[in-house]
Amino acid sequence: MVKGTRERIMDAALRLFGQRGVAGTPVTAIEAEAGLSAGSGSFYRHFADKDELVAEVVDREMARVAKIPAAQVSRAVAGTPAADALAGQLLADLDFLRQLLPMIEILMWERGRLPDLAARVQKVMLDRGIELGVADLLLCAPTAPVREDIAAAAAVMTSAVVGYFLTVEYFGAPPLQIDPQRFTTTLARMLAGTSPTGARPDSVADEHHATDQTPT
Amino acid sequence: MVKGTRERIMDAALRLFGQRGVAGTPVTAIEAEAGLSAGSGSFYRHFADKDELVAEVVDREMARVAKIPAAQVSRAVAGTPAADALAGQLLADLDFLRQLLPMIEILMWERGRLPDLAARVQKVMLDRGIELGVADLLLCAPTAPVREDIAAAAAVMTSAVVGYFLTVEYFGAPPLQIDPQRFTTTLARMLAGTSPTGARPDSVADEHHATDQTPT
DNA sequence: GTCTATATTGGGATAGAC
DNA sequence: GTCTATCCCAATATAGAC
Repeated sequence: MVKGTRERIMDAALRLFGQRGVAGTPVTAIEAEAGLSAGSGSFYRHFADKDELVAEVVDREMARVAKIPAAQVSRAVAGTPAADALAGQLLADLDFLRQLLPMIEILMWERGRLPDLAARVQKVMLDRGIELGVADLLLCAPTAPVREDIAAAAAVMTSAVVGYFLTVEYFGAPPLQIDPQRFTTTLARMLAGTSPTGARPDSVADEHHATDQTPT
Repeated sequence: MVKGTRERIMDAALRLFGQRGVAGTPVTAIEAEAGLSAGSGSFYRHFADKDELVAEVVDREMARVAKIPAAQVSRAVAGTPAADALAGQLLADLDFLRQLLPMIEILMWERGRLPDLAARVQKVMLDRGIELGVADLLLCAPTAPVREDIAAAAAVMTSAVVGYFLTVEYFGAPPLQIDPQRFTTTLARMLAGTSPTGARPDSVADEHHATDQTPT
């Protein structure tokens, strides 16, 4: 079954919006990218105007992201030392951000024109990223500075992941050429304490947010 | 002495570019913001076209930022406890990013069209942010995970600061409502080790960023 | 439901008076 | 060196044939 034109238009738009921005993407370019004749109004047989398209694309993308199960990694690393478990979680967070990337890009271009979009993206990130992260921190054996102010530590954790991700996206290379493995490992140890030998017993990160939560 | 029209145009453009992007800012709006009659081509008596204006604005901004003295804090906090000194440095880094904000905003809008701009902004940030940060880390009594991989720790530090800053800018509020003080304090302790009692004497936040830096 | 063709608007840029 | 007026083009959107 071949995708309908409407779907192809939305796919094309998502691609182009990220690259050139909504305002920078003429309808004619979307038509071309979707395999329609550029300049023909064929687009308008499927959407009333560009704003409607933007809204639909955003909605579809948010729905898709909301369905991404959040718990894969945390569950999988049950039984590993705290820092390693957390490092795995952080790698998964980077991956989650990569999946959010089209939305983030649209948000960057349109945050002035679509103020509510920021709130929606933030909500998804909060739900998936930060709360889970805090749970992990509480279950780990956190380092002293973390224990002193867990919320602040969670903010540091999230900020670091977001900053690393955006640096890669915007500058094309990670800060100081540190690859994701090294980055997440170091960050995790700063949060959960160094796991020197792999000694950490167990029962740390076992039981939580195990349930896969594919909804409805 | 009143600013010349050329300067006022550049000021207006910098303001508008950040808010609405370069492509989203018509020349007519720049004229209006600069106190000229919108729609009159008066703009073109000062710049060949919009691209030239963008280039000039970027150049002026980069020159301004390059002049911002970087060392205030690091120098001033000599002798203070490692974590407190570092926290001060991180606060200053946040402030430095705030001063870079117009450039960052332009970069976000134009990174596709002005690929070299990304490299220039990155260079400024590297020069001012990361290298100093690494120096501080080496001089501190770093925590174990930091000592293990200083470069990775510096990447974490920078990413966290950048991520925190951008979160505030894009979402209007810091992650988990953690204010800059709490954020930098926690991050600093994760890097430099906790400074337990707060017994630390004096001379902490006195002497730094004193020098007014009005150039030329 | 896609095409060709076209009306329309908004914004970049120029001409020439003052 | 700023104005009014205008040109021009790119992009939105529509009309109507097929």
